Amino acid sequence: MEKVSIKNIAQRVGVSIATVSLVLNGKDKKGRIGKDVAETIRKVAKELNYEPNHLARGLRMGKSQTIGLVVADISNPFFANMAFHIQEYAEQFGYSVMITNTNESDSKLSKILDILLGRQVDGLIIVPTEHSFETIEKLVKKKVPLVLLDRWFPDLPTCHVVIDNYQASRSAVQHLIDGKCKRISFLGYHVHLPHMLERARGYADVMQEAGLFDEKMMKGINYHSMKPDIEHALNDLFLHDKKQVDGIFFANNSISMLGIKYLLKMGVKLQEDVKIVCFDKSEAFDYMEHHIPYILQPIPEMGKMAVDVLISQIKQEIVTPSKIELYTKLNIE
Amino acid sequence: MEKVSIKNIAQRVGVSIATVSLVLNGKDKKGRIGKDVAETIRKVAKELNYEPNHLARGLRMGKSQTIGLVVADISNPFFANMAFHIQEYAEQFGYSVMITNTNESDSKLSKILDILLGRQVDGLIIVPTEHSFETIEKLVKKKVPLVLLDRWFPDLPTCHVVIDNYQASRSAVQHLIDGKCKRISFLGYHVHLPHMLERARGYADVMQEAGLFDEKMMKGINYHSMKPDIEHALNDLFLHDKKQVDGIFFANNSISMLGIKYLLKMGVKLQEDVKIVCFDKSEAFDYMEHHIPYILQPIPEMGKMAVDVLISQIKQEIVTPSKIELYTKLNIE
DNA sequence: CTGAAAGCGCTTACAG
DNA sequence: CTGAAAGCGCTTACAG
Repeated sequence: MEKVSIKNIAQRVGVSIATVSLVLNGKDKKGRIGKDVAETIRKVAKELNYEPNHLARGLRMGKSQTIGLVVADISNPFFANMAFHIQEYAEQFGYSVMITNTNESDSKLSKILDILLGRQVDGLIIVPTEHSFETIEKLVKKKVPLVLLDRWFPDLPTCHVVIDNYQASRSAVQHLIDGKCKRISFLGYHVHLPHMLERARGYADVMQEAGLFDEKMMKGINYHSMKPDIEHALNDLFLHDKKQVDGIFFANNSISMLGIKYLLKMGVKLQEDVKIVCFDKSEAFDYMEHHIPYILQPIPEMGKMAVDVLISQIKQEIVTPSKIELYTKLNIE
Repeated sequence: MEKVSIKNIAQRVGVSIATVSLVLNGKDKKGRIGKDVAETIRKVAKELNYEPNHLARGLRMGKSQTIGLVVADISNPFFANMAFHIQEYAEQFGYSVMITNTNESDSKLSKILDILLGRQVDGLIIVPTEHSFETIEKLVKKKVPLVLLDRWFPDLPTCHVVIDNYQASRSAVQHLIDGKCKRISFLGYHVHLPHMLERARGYADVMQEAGLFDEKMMKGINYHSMKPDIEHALNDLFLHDKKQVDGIFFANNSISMLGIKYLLKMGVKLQEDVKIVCFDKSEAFDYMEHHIPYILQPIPEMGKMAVDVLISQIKQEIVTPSKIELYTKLNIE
């Protein structure tokens, strides 16, 4: 695959490469280059099917017009959707997006970051994993344009685009209480990431206020042993009889789906034996017998905000840390 | 974000940049560079947290170690999974992957291709859209390393990794016939892409052989008006009474999901009133009352094959067109 | 209105 | 065993 460069065009037209560059970048306006010359240059460029070499341009200009996106798992619909919107939106500003996965591993995260930085991305949108505080901190110190997504670190001065986890959680639990549930369980990740802690806090506060709190009803799930942990937790809850629990709040989409699957397998009748509320919508909800209430995150908006904030950082070359919190909606019909 | 280059290291160590480059690329073996010098270079590189600039390296070496992946829609689980595996696998060979979407639009495809080529990808893995024959043909003529995925053009000498669409379709329809279905409908995309034509042919042949063929039972769906088309087709089939149709083969995952949703809405009892078979697994199947038989595509293997074939093309700098057909499995319990 | 030249960060013959 | 130099394809002062 032979490539055509600015030099080829220059030779063909009989002009210097500088002139070609100027014309092709639209910098021939202010009476610089002769109209006819510009015209032929453009014509020849089209003829030869010239496509500028971004590697060279990036090297010269010190920016690659590329954004690195780091999510936990692209095969999770939540992140796949996010990636989709980020990419579509970033493209409008002339940025390409490199999408990468960490699988919730902090060592994978720092490896990916090296690759992305080596590829001279102009900025990063990151869904940080647990234990990645130091890794992210390093980026902050390096002043890499950066926005955290979905999760963040309270002690790190970053830009982050997140949702109102606490309120979202409150409304979910309140919905169960309104539905006459008394023994409500919380299944969430057992991590020290604030988005999950906030969800737990929302649950705990509402339960306390209603005089229903019981610490034993809070179940922590490990990402890397999700299935057994969830089954164990549910077995626990249903140990003696179903009256031990009459409501469950699944605080994340993966936990929701595995949890529901196991409940069905146990023969538990959803919304009859036990009412449930989930975080995030799943396509599967449309095919279930009973309606599943869920917390809807504004995925497209989150993606767009992240891109907007990142690009403004890149442009301004300064970083004003800010938390951008978007609102969720409890979908109950 | 100041970056550290080979030059910084060279100055610090008091040696030429050539030496640094040699050492950092592991080309100091054959008694070239002094052990102690190499040692300090490596030490300093680590200290300064040196990360090579891939733009510069790519420009110089004429390859970017990047693969462009073009799928129809990253938010479709089939492609998301594919992307996931392609990325994981390509990384093992030191390649990064740029994932992009066409939304089944041929004009979007050619725009994306320009961007990707401008970014000097070393090769492309493409899920071609309809009407993209000329676009792909251009790439072939340019001798861009390329492998088509999932779909292909019989008249274009390319490498493509696909499945046995005809056989897959046959087995699905045969399964319905074995289940005593007589009036079996086929819902597939109304496109001229061979993967879909093959699926239609598989259906038609089996039906003919069983003496059950009726052209009116074949329904074409347009990608850009999927929902209404599917509803229209199903309304048609169920116009007078349910006896008009007793089996449906949904020839693609999106059609399956929308089709099932509408059937449920119509109050049709799956596998009782009408038996169905789908192309591709959906997470939602796990939550449905009845088991849904489906054709399972070997997604990870397809992704790996595509990467293997592409990399071998890149390395050898020649293209031997080949069709790689992988086998599917009808999952019926 | 246009061209020659420097330089972005690398790698790789070539010379010593 | 090591360095000086060229060059990948661009952009951008600078000079004319």
